[in-house]
Order: sequence, then structure tokens, then C-alpha cells
Amino acid sequence: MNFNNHHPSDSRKDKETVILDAACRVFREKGFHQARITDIAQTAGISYGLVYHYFKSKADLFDAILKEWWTGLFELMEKWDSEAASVEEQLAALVTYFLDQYQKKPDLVHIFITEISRSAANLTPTRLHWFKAFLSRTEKIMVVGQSREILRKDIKSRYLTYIFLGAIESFVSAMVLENQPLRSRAQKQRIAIGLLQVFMNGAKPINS
Amino acid sequence: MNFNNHHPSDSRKDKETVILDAACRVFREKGFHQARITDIAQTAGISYGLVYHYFKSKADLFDAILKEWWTGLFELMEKWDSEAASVEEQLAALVTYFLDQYQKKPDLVHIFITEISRSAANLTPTRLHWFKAFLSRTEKIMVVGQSREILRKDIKSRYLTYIFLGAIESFVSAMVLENQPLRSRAQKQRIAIGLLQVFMNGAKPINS
Amino acid sequence: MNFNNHHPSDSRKDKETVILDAACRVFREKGFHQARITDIAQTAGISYGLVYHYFKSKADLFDAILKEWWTGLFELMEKWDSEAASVEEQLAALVTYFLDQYQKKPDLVHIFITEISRSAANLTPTRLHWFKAFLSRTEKIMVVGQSREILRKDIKSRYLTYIFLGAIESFVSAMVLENQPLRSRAQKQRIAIGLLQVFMNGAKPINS
Amino acid sequence: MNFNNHHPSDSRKDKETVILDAACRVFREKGFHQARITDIAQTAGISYGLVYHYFKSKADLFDAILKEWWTGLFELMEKWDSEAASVEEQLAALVTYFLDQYQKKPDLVHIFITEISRSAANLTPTRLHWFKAFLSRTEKIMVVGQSREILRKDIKSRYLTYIFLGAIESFVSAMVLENQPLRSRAQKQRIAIGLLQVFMNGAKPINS
DNA sequence: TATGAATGAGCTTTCATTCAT
DNA sequence: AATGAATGAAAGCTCATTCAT
Repeated sequence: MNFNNHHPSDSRKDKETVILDAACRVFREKGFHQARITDIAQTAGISYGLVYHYFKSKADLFDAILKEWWTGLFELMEKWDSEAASVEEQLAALVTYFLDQYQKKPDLVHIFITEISRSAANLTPTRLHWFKAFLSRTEKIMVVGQSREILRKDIKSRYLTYIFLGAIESFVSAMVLENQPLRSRAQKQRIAIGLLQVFMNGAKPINS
Repeated sequence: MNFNNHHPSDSRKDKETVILDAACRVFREKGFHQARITDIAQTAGISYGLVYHYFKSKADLFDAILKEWWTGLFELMEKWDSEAASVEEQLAALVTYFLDQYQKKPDLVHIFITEISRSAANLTPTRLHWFKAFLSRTEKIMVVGQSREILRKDIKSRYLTYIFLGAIESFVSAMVLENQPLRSRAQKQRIAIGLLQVFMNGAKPINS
Repeated sequence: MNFNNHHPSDSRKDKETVILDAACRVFREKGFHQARITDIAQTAGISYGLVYHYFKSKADLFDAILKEWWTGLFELMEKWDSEAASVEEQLAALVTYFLDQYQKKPDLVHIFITEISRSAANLTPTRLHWFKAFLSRTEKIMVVGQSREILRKDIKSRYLTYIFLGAIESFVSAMVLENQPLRSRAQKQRIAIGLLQVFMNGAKPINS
Repeated sequence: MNFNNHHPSDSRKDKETVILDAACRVFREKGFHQARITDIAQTAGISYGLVYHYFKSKADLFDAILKEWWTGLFELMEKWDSEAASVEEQLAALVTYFLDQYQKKPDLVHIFITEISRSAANLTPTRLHWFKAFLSRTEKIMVVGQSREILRKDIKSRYLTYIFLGAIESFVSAMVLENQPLRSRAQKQRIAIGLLQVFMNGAKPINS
């Protein structure tokens, strides 16, 4: 068999992927506005114009990247509605998702944090929509946690959401900043557990 | 007496302040790269060219803003070296500084979070230097906390730093995002205490 | 018999015609410079690259269209040299040619008017050559008319040419602009006669 | 007196005029779409960016040019409503306006003819609006002429309009094409009278 | 001090043309 | 013959910075 011959339709997918990966890296390095199409094309090892053969604009390319991120995240969270996952399991799954993604695609996570999560005030309507949906879905977990008396009620559920996500983001940012790749599965475990413990302990009802 | 005639040097200070305030607002609204000198001049109610009379470049103007932030922060932290402040007092002071600043100059805090703290990978050498100094100084508090057995030792001091700062940032971000001004001193107190409790509880040694 | 199998050269002709027709329409709709090869290929229902299989460039394709126009026109006018056609007959034939062509290929006439006749200053040497030959040939008719005393001599023959062609063009332009197809043979007749009468009456020697 | 010192506000007007003149020339030479801002800037003897200091876009610059044309034309035609000008006087005034303008600003007339009058199918809504208003206003003259029995009634008033304007345009085009400047007032008179005679004679009722 | 005109490098996007399959 | 991916040269527009007044 000839493994070098892709199916024709694969070719498009392949190139798209090459461009998306390159874009991901460049967007992470420079941010959306400072990233130049030239950089992306060079990183992808293709010509300038080809980027526009596959994506209709820089914004379109950026959205394609974000879509990958959100799709994965919402798929994960939709499962929880059907399964009867506990609050801790859900939060653990969220932490794990961020760390997993960071291991596989650190650029993607970095883009989410810097370009979406922290600049939420300047988002386009579509991007803001996804982001708010994500916040709402996370807050729902906190509300359940409060009603089950495993999370303090004297802090608004929305604030708990911010603390939790902030901690995750900080960790990932830290690793990005210090260029610490997540080396082992064990290290990932340790971080996930530590993070979750700190949050659950910190946010548990005071006299429980 | 002629109240309109300031001392010459005051006049300079006044204009500088006007420009800095305007820049602060514009940088917050659009981010450094998207902010245009035109916007700043218009916001300040002065002419285009005058900005360049007081600041030699856009970057220079931005640095002047950051300097204000870092100066306040390092003044605060230098005191701790001479005084014998407890870990909790120091952390509380940090939280309070962020919240105070947010109350007085929300734009400044926003800029710190979005342009410095979260984009640390892209900072200029000078800016990165300040930022790392701040992280180190904060980590020192955590190390002391660990040696005094009030913070868990099984989480690296640097990680504790990230969790702590991440929580602060998340809170402030949340308020920025939701346009929540800090209305009362009481509200500020409540948030500061809540934040500190969550962290100290979460990070305290497990079998203590 | 197999009606699907053309002689090879027929097939080439067919495709060429399809492309030419499509190009004609697109050039008319957008003008030469704004017309894109993509548009032409899509209109022709063929692939992008195939256009370049049949025509070596966009300009080449455009020239092929013009050639069709000029060929018809010069064939008509060459006949007059051998036949002894009267001035009125020749002018009537010209009007009729424009109206006939407009009925059969309105796009072609439109292109002639907008891209050739009215932008003569920007024509390529080849295109300008055709155009000037046409003007000269028409002027010859006017000169004869003047020598036979059926056209005023106090207006330069070249000016008479412009007035005459201008009137034809205006009519056709009008129909193009108002999207008026030439519905009936009778309507065509009426317009042709009207046009000719206005010109001949207007241009006849004053005290004749 | 110092004639070199303009009033400050004149400076803006001056530069605007310089740019408009340059643009006029370039648009005439290359047409709107082929004209490059670089060309205009170079022709005007200024830097690239300055064009955008005075006009917000290429289209805006073009519209400013057209406005000059239409303003003059409509001012002329509005007068006729108040005065009791005869049909012939009005038509003569139109011819004269075109010839006058051609003498003063041949580029402007050329642009009107090639970019507006002959490409009417592709005009932007605003440009089409002006153009249609002009056609209507001219048609009104023809209608009056028909009711006063000095123009044939068996040709639609709209068609008379096209013949008339077509003749004017042809003349001007001819002069543009052959680079014939209108040298003397006498020559202008001769052309105007000739043109009008041809039209009035050609279009007069047949058995009058 | 203060103004805003002037400059030009830089970036996105388009599209004719080429080329591998 | 036929396809459409690939290339890269334009060209419009923006905006930091400079400069004359």
C-alpha cells in the first residue's frame, strides 16, 4: 500500500491543518492583531496567497481556531447533562481538559486565555457569545455545589466561577510564561489534584 | 491672586496627567496596539502633536503608565522588608492594593492584567523585568508561609503564587468584565476577606 | 449515430464559444478590469484553469471578443467598396448592424461602446488601430455625402462622423441602461428610420 | 501686501484643490478602477498618506470630483425653472456648459462621459441618482419642445434626450480622443451652433 | 507650548497567471 | 482536456512619528 498517497479530499484537510497549526503558533506568539499573514504563511511553509485560498480572512482563520477550542469544551460539558456527574468530577474534568489541551496544543490554550478570556471586553459578538455560554455553564456547576452544601453560599456563584477559572488560567499562564511543558502524566495529575483541592478546600462552607 | 496661573512646572505636570489619564482609558478600551494616538489626544482634549511634546513615543507613554503601577506596588512591598509583617497581613495588603487601585483607577488595573500579566510572553525586556521581580517578591511570601507551616509544602511556592494572583486577577477581571464598580468600602472588605479566606483555607497544610 | 461525439475540433470550438459567451456577459456586467477570471469560468460552468487552456490571458480573451465585433463590421463595410451603395444605404446599413447586433448580442455592443468607443484614450495599440480604421471608414461616407451635396459642408466630415456614431451609441446605451430589449423587427425598423431621418435632416445643407 | 500669505483656512482648500486636480487628471487617464492613489499623490506632488488626510477614501475623492460637476450642472438647470427660457435657449445653454467645462476642465468632462454617462449600469446608488435626475431634467425640455410643436412627437421624448446628449458627448469625446483643445471662443461658438442646428433641424416635426 | 499637516512603512486582501496531477 | 491548488505582485488604507509654523 502507498501511504504517501492521500485521498484527494485529505489534501485540503491537510493543508488546512498545516495553516491552522501555523496560525495557532503565530497568534500565540504575537496576538491576533500583531500577527501578520506573512508570518503565518512562512511558518506554514506556504505562499502568502494560499492562506486566502483556504480562509477568507484573518478573522475567519482566527475563528476557525477558536471553534476547535470551543467545540471540544462544549462537547465535554454537554456530556454532563446526560450523565449524573458529581460537582467534583465536573470540575476535575474541566481542569483536566485545560491541562490535556495544554499538553497537546499549548498555543491554543494560550490564545484562549490571552485573546478571549482576558480581553472579553473587546470581543466580537460571536466570540463573546461562546465565552458567556461557557461562563454560564461553569456557574451552573457552582450553583449545584452550593445547593449540595459543598461550596460556600456567602460568595456568589459567579465569583466562585471566576476564582476557579482564574486559578486554572494562572497555572496555565505560568507554564506558558516559564516555558514549562507538561512532561509527565504524573505531573499533570499532581497539578490537577492540587488545584482542585485548593479550590474545594478554600471554597467549602466555613463551619463544615 | 490669579488662580489661573500655575507655576510653570505645575502646568507641565497637569498636562502630563491629563494625557496619562486619557491614555490609560484608551489603552484599557483598545489595548496597546489598537490604541491610536488620535484617540488619546481626543480623549485628553488636546491636539495630536502635543502628545509627542510630553512623551517621546507611544511606548514611552505606556511605560509611564506602567511605572505608576509598579511604583505603588513596590513601595508597598518594600515596607514589608523593614516591618515584621505576617504572611497573612502581606497577602491581605496585596489584595487590598489591587482592590484600592481598582476603585481609584480601574483602567490601570485592567491594563496590568490584560497587557502585562497575561501577555507576559510578549513583554519588552524592561516590562518583563518588573513583572518577574513582582512574581519573585510574591513568591517570597509564599516561601515564608510554607516555612511557618501555614501553607502546604506539597505545592511549589511558585504555584501557590500563581493560584493566589490568579484569584485576584479573576476577581478584578470579573468586575471589569461585568462593569461592576466597587461601590462601598464594606463591599471591598467583604471581597478582600472572602478572597483571602478561600486562598488560605485552600492552601493550608492538609492535616493541620 | 452518436450525437455526443463531436469531431475533436468541434469540441474545441464549442468550449471556446461557451467561454467567449460567458466572458462577453461578464465583461459587460463588470467592465474589463473588474471582470475576474473566476466569474467567467463560473458563468461558463467550467473550471478556473480551463480558461487558460483556451486563451492565453485575460487580454487575449477580450481581444477574441472584439475581433468578432470588428470582423462583422469590416466585412459589412468592405462590401460597400465593391458595390455602389448610396450614402443613405451605407448609413442605414451601419445603424441596422448596430441594432441587429444589439438584438443578437447586446453584451457585445455594450462592450464596444463602454470599453472601446468611450475609453479610446486608454486603448492598447491593436485596439486603437481597429477603432481608428472604423472611424476613418465612416468618415469616408460623410466625405462622399458632402461631395454629393446631401450633407452640410460647413461641418467637418469628422464631426459629422462623431455626431452620427454618437447618436447610434446613445440609443443603444439608452436601451442597455433601461434594459429595453429590442422586441420586434418593427420596433427596430422604426428606430433605425427615426435615427437616420434625424441625422440626415439635421445634417443636410441648410438652404437645400 | 503679501500675496504669498494665505489665510490659514485657505491652505486646506488649496491642498484639496491640488489633490482634486491631480485626481481628475489621473481618473481621466486611467479610469476610476485603474487609477492608483500613488499616481494621484505623485501627480499632486505630495506624499501618499496626505491624500487620506483630505479624503477618506478613493471613492470619496471621486465623489468630490463628481459633485463639482453635478453642482454646476444643476445650478444651471435650476435657473430655468424660475426664468422663462425657451427650449432652444435651454439646449444651447447645455451645449455651452459642456463646451465651457471642457475648455476649463477637460478631464472633468471626460470623466463624466466615460465613468458616468457610459457606465451607468454599474454606478453606485448615489451616482445613479444624480445621473437619472439629470436625464429627467433634460427630458422635460424635450417634452416642452414637443408640446410647442418644435420637436417631432413621433420620437419618444426620452429618445430625443439620448440623441441630443449623445451628440454632445460624441463631440466632446472626439475632442478628447483627438486631443483637440478648444482654442478660441469663436470655435466654441461654431461648434455649439452647429450641434444645435443639426439637432433642431433633425428633430423638427417633419412637415413643418 | 501648541497645532495639525505631512510622510511613508506596513499590513490585509485580491486576483491574474502558472503548474502539478 | 480538465481541475483547482499555489504563487506573489499590486493596491487601498492606517497610523506612528516628524516637522514647520
